[in-house]
Amino acid sequence: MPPHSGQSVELDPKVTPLQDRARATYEQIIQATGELLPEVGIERLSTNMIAERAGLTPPALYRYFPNKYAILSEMGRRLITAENETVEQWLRSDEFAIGSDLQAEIESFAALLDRLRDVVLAHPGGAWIYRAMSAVPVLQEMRRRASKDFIKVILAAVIDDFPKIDQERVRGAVMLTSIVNHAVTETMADDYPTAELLRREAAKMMSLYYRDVVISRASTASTSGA
Amino acid sequence: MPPHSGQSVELDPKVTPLQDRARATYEQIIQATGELLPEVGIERLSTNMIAERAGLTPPALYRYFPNKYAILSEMGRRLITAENETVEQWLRSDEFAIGSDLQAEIESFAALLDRLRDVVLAHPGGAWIYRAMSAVPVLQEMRRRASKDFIKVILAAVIDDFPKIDQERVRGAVMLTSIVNHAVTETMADDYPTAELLRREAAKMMSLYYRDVVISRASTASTSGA
DNA sequence: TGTACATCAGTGAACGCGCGTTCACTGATGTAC
DNA sequence: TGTACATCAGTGAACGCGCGTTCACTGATGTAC
Repeated sequence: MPPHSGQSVELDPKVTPLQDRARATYEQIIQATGELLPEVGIERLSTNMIAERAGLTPPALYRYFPNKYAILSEMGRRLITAENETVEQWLRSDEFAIGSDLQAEIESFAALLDRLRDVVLAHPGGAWIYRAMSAVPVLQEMRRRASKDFIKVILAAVIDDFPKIDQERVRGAVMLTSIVNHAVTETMADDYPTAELLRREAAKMMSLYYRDVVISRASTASTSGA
Repeated sequence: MPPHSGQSVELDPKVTPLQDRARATYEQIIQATGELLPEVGIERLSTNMIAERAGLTPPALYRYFPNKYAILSEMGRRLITAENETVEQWLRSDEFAIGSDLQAEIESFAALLDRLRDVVLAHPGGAWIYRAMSAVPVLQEMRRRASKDFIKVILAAVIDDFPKIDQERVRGAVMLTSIVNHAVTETMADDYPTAELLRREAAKMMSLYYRDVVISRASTASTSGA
């Protein structure tokens, strides 16, 4: 039975696999879940079905996960971690070019979107993990916490690079960028025909926007002088 | 049982309510579904539960809807229709100010976001209808079709207003704006504390972006000269 | 290196439950004369 | 305006099914001497 709203759902793994065989089983469960998500969606997904696809009997699955939400939670955790690392690397890399000329900035954001899309595609279930995290109450909570924490980190990094910047505005900007990046990456991940067009326009949009954010040091010109 | 991917799920209403009592029942079903969505999520939602909340027995519900997806589909259809009308009205209204000065443009986009948020909040289930449409395979298809059709309409309107514009680019812009509007509206609809900040920044982002799109008539300056 | 034992990993069979759904029905509403 | 009838609206009871989950178990792997 799916979890009730107020009701607490155990998300932590039960037993951590110790032997090689067990670690392989653990990964097979995640792999199977990732394969099934695009095939049947979140709702129809069941522990019985996952076990079958993974070549196991249900009790074997219950050895490692208390329920399907724990599996999705682990998959979400991995995806979020990988994304966060990607963004942090991008911020520190040569590709990061906010503050230089516009074309370089656009390339910079386009590169970030590419990397994020690759990260999503590299994870079993891909964009479906996002959908699960936004549609299942228990997973929502986890995602919000992670997102909040990550925004803090990025915020600190940006303020470090641009010390005179309008901090409250940057907070909004980072939140907004995070939302846009996720929405665009999700669309790119399973909408191939228009992915390229979308990537380019999104990169332009973010570049033009950050030009404005960067010059918004404590009420100068820009959009802030309303 | 949730619908299988390839499997066809009947989404059309069965009997259209004729008498007042029946129309009230129909609306109660939708209202009940809207109340339950934020409480229990999409997965735990069941026809039995909806019927109970609506003060009915299950067979009464089955008189009008073949399954819960038909209910969500109808709710999605209503929300999408209302949103589309909102955007079309905005395009034709005095509030629409793309092409004028930047501050007016920002106000224009902010007003659109406000209206879209109001539309979402006015519908039972609010942002949960989005989540259902993005997480449930059968509903996804419906949403994509609707989105595709709507983008065509908007595209035609924009090209009408700015005949010399780069059409392919506008297509990307309209798609991107649609994605951003939805993502931001969804966040605003259930994330009150930061809603105001987000609204302002999103409006700025879109304004700055559209400045660039509008001047992109067949390879002029702007970002297109890469 | 071989064997005995402890622990880890996975199975077969079974269960109770709520879900989706249908049936033959009773009651409510509208309408013709 | 009243009554008889047709259609519409909703109910009570029941069903089969797959899901989540547990139990006592067999088999696999690792380890101590």
